[in-house]
Amino acid sequence: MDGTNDALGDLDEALLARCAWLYYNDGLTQNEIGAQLNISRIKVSRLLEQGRISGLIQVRINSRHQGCLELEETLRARFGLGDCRVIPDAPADDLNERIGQAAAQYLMQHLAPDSLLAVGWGATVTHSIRMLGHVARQRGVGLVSLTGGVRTYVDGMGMANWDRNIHVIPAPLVVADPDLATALMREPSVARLMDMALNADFKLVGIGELSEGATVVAQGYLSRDEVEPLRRRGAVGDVLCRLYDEAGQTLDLPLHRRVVGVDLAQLGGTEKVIGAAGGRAKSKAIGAALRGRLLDILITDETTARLVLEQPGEGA
Amino acid sequence: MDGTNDALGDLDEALLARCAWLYYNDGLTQNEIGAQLNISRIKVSRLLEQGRISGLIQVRINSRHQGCLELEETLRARFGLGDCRVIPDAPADDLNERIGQAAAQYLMQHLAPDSLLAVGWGATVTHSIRMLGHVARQRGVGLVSLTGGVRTYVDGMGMANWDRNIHVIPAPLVVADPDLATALMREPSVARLMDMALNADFKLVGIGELSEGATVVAQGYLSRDEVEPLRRRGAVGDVLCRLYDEAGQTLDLPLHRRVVGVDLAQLGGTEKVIGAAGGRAKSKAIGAALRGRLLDILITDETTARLVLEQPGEGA
DNA sequence: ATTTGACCTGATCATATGATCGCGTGTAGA
DNA sequence: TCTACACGCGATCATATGATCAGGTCAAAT
Repeated sequence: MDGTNDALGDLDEALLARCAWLYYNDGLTQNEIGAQLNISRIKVSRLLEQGRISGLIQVRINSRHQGCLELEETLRARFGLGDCRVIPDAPADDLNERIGQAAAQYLMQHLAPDSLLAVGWGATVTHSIRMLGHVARQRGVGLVSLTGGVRTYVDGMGMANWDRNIHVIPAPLVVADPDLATALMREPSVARLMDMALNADFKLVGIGELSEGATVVAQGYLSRDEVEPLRRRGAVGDVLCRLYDEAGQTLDLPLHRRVVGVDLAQLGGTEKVIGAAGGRAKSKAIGAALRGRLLDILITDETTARLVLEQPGEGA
Repeated sequence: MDGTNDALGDLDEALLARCAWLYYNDGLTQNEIGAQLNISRIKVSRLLEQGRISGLIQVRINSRHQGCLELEETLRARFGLGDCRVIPDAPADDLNERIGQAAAQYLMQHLAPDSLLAVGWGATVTHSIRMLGHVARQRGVGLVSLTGGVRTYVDGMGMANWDRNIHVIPAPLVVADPDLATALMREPSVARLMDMALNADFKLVGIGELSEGATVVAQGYLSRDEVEPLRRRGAVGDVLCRLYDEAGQTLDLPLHRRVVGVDLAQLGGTEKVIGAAGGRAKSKAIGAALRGRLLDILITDETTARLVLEQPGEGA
């Protein structure tokens, strides 16, 4: 994807930590730090940058105004959310990455030591996991997948941190034969993991929209031709590859019988389900997920939040 | 002391939080942020600076190498500490402030929501409290003093954050008449606070050395002439205005009967006692406090840590 | 042994940042 | 009403920082 390669050696990590301390806590310049540690200024600069992108250095804002307070409050009240984060708009950059980062920050502030985090699927979630790596390792936080098909992410991505304590459901996300899916989910090793995931301390999921450019299509779980008929049947979005309508009700589809992973009824029966998503295209899917009470906690951006609130419904 | 005046309005805090997010999380330049929020670049710069000094913006290093790992381990093992933080040396700046900051960071990572923090006395502790203000308010952390004489700090200092939930023992630290001290400590309102303090989730204390330039002298709790005789009796340091010898045993002194506050026997009977102190002059006092098992958790700096470890004893 | 290429390093330069200064405004006191 | 002072603001400039480029090293492949 983007070839960020962390996995810096133990030695470099110590050096980096020291640079970070001197720079951020003591306010020394990079020159001064270089002189003290006998490395060049430029190397200090690079170490710090690496620290920032890898999540080893984390900036935290201790304020209830962290995001956009009024929007957060409104969403919380309107949809009965347990919590909500709305990040301010920024002109540039990848929105998924920014929201992933916000989700990571949220989790960092809420994950207790030795707790367990269940994750779904998608770009936003992947970004979160990457950012969380270091702190998760430090606190002994475990990771478990809510669906199949996560393996590729874990392997491909720079997840060298977080080393052990990862439990991935050993199956694809969607299989061709419904019977195979059923059989897989009955398989004890898979069933046990799904159970673990449902009992995790937090569950982090992305929210997908339903269009011809959507991720479900790009990843090949749905063919381009299938989209339009599904939309006509009322599908507006997906969570964990389960499609739902405007009211957030899961549709009864053949596709769902081929998915390996927890379904939305199971997920909705638990607490601490975090949905992280943003973007104009996704606002309908997010609104529907909220109306269907699929989430306890929403993390999104300013523009999307406004779009969701503009939608009719709920307050009937 | 240094006239930092935070207490920025609610409006500015929202603006600051937004700047901080855009700057640190999204990597925008101050110019871009200014353009987006319709404020001048320089104002963004100033808001961010204010955020940093007030502790509203906090940089966290997610690494076990955060400080100086080997020193931390050695100290922990040698003195049976529950935990230990050793910050790297930096050429400039006020050491008390730096250690106070480290203590604040430690607490930030360990204080649960709605917990209670008991504090002693001294410059280091005061710095910590200031840095902690915002996060404490956010998490509903309460504050209680372990001794009298803290009121002046709380009032004088920029503690406008942390607004309520502060409990200060309403008495001076040292009174002239031993009987008055006894009477005060029997007074229910005082006794209750001392009890609260001893049952707090963490207790943060400074460590003082015993010399003619020491804080106890500068603050007038001990006259300059009294120092030398006390040193001859074996006094090497103080915690909460209680003097102790090289082995960390509290001395039997008239002074102690005039102090209003918990004594070291009571303190040592509890857990989660954090000692924060550093500096060449203090190394003896710190070593003695460790040998006397006065602390569970030590926060100090590299040089001081080495000096403490060079001292004989313990491994006898 | 040679080549190739990935990777790390430091030099140079454009840019971002923060220190210092002087201006205008609001305020308290005469 | 006037003066004096403190405060907030933006302009200017020195400095700190990070982007880009070019050389150097190591390792794998030929």
